[in-house]
Amino acid sequence: MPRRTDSQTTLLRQAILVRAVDVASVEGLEGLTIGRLATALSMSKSGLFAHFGSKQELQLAVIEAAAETFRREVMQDGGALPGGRAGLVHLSSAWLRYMEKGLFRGGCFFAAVCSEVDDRPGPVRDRVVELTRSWLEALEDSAAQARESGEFAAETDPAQVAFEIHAFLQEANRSFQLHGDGAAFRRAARAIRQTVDAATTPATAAATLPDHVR
Amino acid sequence: MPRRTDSQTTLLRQAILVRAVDVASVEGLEGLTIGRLATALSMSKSGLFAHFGSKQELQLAVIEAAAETFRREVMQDGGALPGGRAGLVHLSSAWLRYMEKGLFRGGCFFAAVCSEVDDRPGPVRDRVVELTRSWLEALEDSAAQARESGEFAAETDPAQVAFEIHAFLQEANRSFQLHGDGAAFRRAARAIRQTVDAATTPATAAATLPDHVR
DNA sequence: CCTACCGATCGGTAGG
DNA sequence: CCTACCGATCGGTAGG
Repeated sequence: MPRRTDSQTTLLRQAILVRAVDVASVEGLEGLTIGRLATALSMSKSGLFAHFGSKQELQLAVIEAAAETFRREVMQDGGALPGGRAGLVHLSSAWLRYMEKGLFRGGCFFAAVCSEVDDRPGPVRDRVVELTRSWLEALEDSAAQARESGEFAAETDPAQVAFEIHAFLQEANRSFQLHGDGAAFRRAARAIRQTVDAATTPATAAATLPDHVR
Repeated sequence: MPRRTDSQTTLLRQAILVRAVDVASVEGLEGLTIGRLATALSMSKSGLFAHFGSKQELQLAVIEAAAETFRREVMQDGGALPGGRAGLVHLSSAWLRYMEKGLFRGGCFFAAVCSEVDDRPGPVRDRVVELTRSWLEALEDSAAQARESGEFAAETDPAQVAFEIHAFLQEANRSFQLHGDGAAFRRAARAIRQTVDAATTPATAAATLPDHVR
């Protein structure tokens, strides 16, 4: 019965990765050692190792697992996502809610991983760069769409808006992880609202509710 | 001649720490291994080890060395620092210039270290938290002073201003380290200017030059 | 400051 | 999936 064996293998692999993402959000991708992860899963080192073939493959699999969770929780699988100004507000508040849930003990997985990989060239770094860039582009695309539809002023710089919103989200994560500052999420929401409002044209502002973010 | 021996020891210790801060900004405080650092300095492991007594003492010494550089480069040793609105602008642009200098290969030492230590309770984490908090408080104090002197509007929240400016500085560092985006420093300067301008009272705005940050 | 060493743990392999 | 093992490296120590 090879089919059943396969599905069991897949299930075990998924269970391994759930634990591995959690460990990596705390210990980092280097601190995620095969021995420690095996012990945490009550498996032998080589038994776990056989699922991935190398530490780098394990790291890449962990990154994909974290990205999938991110897409589901924040991007809603790309499903019913609004575009433009509402999309920007939606993505931001989805991210903040996602972080407040505390799915990863170490906070935002990608924040924990970025500073770790930025000096280590290779496929792991490349994948993290790609995923981070696509998240920033999602924010920038929403801002660009808002400008094109006239919600945002013509002189709005979408990349600048994305830079600012991303800065606030990351700062909320940092402040919460390092200082345990729960108010950081509210500060970020307030700052994002200011940035969005500053770009919004008067006509659009008059037509929309003032308190959309959180 | 014990005096000369002492000063030589001090000089060597400083030379070790200069190298150690550089390594730690790239590899992190855990990745800063005694063996690797010894090899980089053409010393024996135990010879280097004798200067610190434990890895944790080495990590704490590295943090103090980085903090001292930060005080010298950004805070100007607390010397001729202006307060209020000008102080805020001065601290921000000093930080951006400091980062563009590229003194640490890994970018901002404290950014690299924060996400590493935030899940590891102990004296190393405590010291990083304390130094990070005092930097944020320097920004917040300047904003509070600006409000008290009437440069900033009465309803300004100094902690919110500090949150936003710190977010922009950190995002510039992140964007530069991960994406090699040199424009990030200009984006941060522009965003900081907006935040400061938004808090500034009309009378103060009319009396000051519009392009202070960078 | 050195050589020489300790036990523990790392990523990875052999063989089943 | 396991036991048993490899060479390399870790933080740290002994003794000089």
